Amino acid sequence: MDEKYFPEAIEEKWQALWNRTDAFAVSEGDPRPSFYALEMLPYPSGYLHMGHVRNYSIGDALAWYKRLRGYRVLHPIGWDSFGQPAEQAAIKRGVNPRAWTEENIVHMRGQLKRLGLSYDWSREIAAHRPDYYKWDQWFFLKMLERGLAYKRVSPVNWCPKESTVLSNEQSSGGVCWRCNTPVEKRDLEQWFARITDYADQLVADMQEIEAGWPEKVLKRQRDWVGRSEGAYIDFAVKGSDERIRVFTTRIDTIYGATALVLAVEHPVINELLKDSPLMNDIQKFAARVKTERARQVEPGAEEHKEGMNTGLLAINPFSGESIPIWVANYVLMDYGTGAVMSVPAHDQRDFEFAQKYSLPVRQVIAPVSHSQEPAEPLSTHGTDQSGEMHQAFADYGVLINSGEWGGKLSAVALREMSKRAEEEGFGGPAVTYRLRDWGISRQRFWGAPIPIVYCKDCGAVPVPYEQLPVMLPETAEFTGTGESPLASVSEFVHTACPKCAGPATRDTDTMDTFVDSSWYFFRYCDPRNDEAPFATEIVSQWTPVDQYIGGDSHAVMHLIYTRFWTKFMRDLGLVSFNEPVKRLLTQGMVTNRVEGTEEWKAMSKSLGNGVDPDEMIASYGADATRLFILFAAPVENELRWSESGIEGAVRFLRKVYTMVWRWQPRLLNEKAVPIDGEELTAPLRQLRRKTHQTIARVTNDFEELHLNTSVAALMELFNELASVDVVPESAQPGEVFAVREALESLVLMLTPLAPHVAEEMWEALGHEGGLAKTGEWPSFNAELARKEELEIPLQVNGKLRSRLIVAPDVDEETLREAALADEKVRAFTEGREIVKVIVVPRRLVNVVVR
RNA sequence: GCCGGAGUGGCGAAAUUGGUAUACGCACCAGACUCAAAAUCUGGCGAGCGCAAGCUCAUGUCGGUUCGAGUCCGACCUCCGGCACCA
Repeated sequence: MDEKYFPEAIEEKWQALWNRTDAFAVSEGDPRPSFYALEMLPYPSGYLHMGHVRNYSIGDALAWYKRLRGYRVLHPIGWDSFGQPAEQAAIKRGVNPRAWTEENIVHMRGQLKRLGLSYDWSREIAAHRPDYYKWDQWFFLKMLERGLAYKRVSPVNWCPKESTVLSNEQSSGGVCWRCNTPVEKRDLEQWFARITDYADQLVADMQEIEAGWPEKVLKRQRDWVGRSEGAYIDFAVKGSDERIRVFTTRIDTIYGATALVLAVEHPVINELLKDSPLMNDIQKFAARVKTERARQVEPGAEEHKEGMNTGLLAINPFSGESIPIWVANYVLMDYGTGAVMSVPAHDQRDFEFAQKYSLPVRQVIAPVSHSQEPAEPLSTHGTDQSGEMHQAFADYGVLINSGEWGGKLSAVALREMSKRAEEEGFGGPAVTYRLRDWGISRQRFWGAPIPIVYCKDCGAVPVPYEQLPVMLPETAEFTGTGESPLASVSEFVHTACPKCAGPATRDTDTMDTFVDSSWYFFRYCDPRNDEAPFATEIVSQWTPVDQYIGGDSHAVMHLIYTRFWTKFMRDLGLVSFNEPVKRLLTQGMVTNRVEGTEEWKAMSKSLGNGVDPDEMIASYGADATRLFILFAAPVENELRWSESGIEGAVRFLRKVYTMVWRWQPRLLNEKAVPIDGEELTAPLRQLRRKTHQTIARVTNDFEELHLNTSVAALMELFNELASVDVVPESAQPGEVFAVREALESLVLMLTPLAPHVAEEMWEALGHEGGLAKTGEWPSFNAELARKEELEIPLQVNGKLRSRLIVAPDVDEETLREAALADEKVRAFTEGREIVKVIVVPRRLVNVVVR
């Protein structure tokens, strides 16, 4: 051990040792209880950023903590190495995506190692390697077998900047998840994964993970799935055998329906109007609506409602009334049934539409007063003084103008009217979802090829399992036109039909990279398996993941796909649980001021506000960088980067290091002799107390991942230690004992936060074998942690007036008497009536006077 | 518009869940060491009044519950996120 703290030398030394000894490798044979600590795997963009550093520092602290607590900890890392940036680099700079990716991985692996993260590197995986994407293809074929993968033409989200298709999740908010470009709609034939089959489970199974997942993530997923209970109702079309089914959540308002409105794509239009003179106009209208939808629309842009009367009439099955059938732009084909009953009085959209086209507005729900007063007049709920409605009344209430249903409450009518529809055979209760199927085809080179072959005789033929993987060619022509570059690689495209051996062509699309990341953490458990994606008996020893850590930007992308994928794998018999992740932590962003503005934004190259982790490591060391990033804010908060704070972390480590150095000769030369507490002076008894209190506090903080307060607690312990007036040269044996206990506990608890310097100090204190293999988390003695005396605040009328030092076991009555006898208290109670005295044992006394 | 989350010193933040508000750190101020500076160490650091002991006021605002509220309840203000014609 050097006299001075040189992080560079210490970190190099221990990283080399960890590497050489595979210090963090784990195996299934290990009899200790298992713990799976997982962080979201990085995309190999080329450079680690501070967001990664934060993510991995949190995960590493947890992994170390659990390891020291006696768990066999699976803590793996890999690369989400398929995806857009590699291909953009190919288009822009003509580089080979594979070479580019591999180089980036080499560089970033070096950065991770310089941070000293405790990964089991033998399990490293990369999505772009054939031994990985083979299993993406395998899963695709399994989905196909089970009817969970299918192909269809549909309007898809298209990012014009990246020339690529996006899933609904990737274009949430109407913009591309990568580049924020507003998305367009395009008709394209592509493969879908039937995530909607699992919509119900994605909501219902949330109760299994409620305790461990942040509510905001669950809420976003719940909203995204958009489960909605209501009813189907079939409206007969007058003069035809056709019936048009609508979905409504407000069947109680059906007597107020004054039109039936169809989406422009609704198939019944062609059926019913093929001979109508209006058909031409309606087709033109439909085409215009579609173009408008395809146009880039800024989110929040004003929507205008437009429609056309078809001249047809529909019959309301409840009232028997005939109402006009319209087509309109505000009805969407891909939600519900693509047809709605329009109830202007009780739905704002219908109201606006009715206003524009002068459709009748008929009120059928009256507000219910909560008092005994008669129902409130509607004027407070949507009409002005003239009785004219100016907005819809969308609340529940009591039915009026609704035939035999009049007088019933909405809640009752909703139930009974659905039931009636079912009995009469024109509908019934129904549940719909906002969630749509997951479009997984991408017109991209740098992804897992979709294992399908098209034969003019046999149609779309799945590639047989034994022919997997369908290998990605070395390279292709990157034009950036939007067509898959694979289509230009003729030796890839042309193949033999697996069924008839005739000439055939391959599907030239690749899979969304979110397929790769949906199951990668199962592969870590069994990373070299070439028979299957993983062996169930191995995976079951580690999964579900105990703690997953990553940003919340994936709340409705990765985190919903991986839940779906797990359920699919469960149905395949590969795993035996519903949910892949027990506890999820969404850590806050690391932001930095954008040059020349007041804005704090996530660090990024394009904004020029990035901070290079390598520079931080070079200036302050990996330990200080990690310690600072964990100390600066609670893990889930945004962390506004400031370089000045990191100096504090270095100072702290240096002080601890120097203290170890000063005590080292004395501690090495003397055996640890347990001593009786009575032999110690008060300050040293206080030091032991602080040591044990700190162990209790820090242990609890680690369990809750309150890492910032655990650092604060360690600093307090150090301050206590530094304030003890004992020098190594002249310390008595009892004093050496108390100092040793404090110092060793401090070093052990510092290990997850600053592992290199902790190892160095541990070794200096005479321990062999290294913390990585032999370290044990300190345990605390509640007896020693208990205070010898308590400071009891004394209040008069709830205001602090004095303090009292008492023994911890003092009884209530003594406390009460002592409080009342206190001079300062008496100054406030003198001459006043004491109404009562509140005594909270060990806490406080409050004297209430009048 | 709808749905979430959050407002505590100059700053990042603590507060055992209703019991001494501001722990820990950063920044700042003063002192020691130094020819000097850096580093380091010591002390100070919510606001107001006071020579002082101390008093008063402070956790976005206003009310409420309670012996006691940063914490619970009600209304409002501000900021940040999410969704956006979903029937």
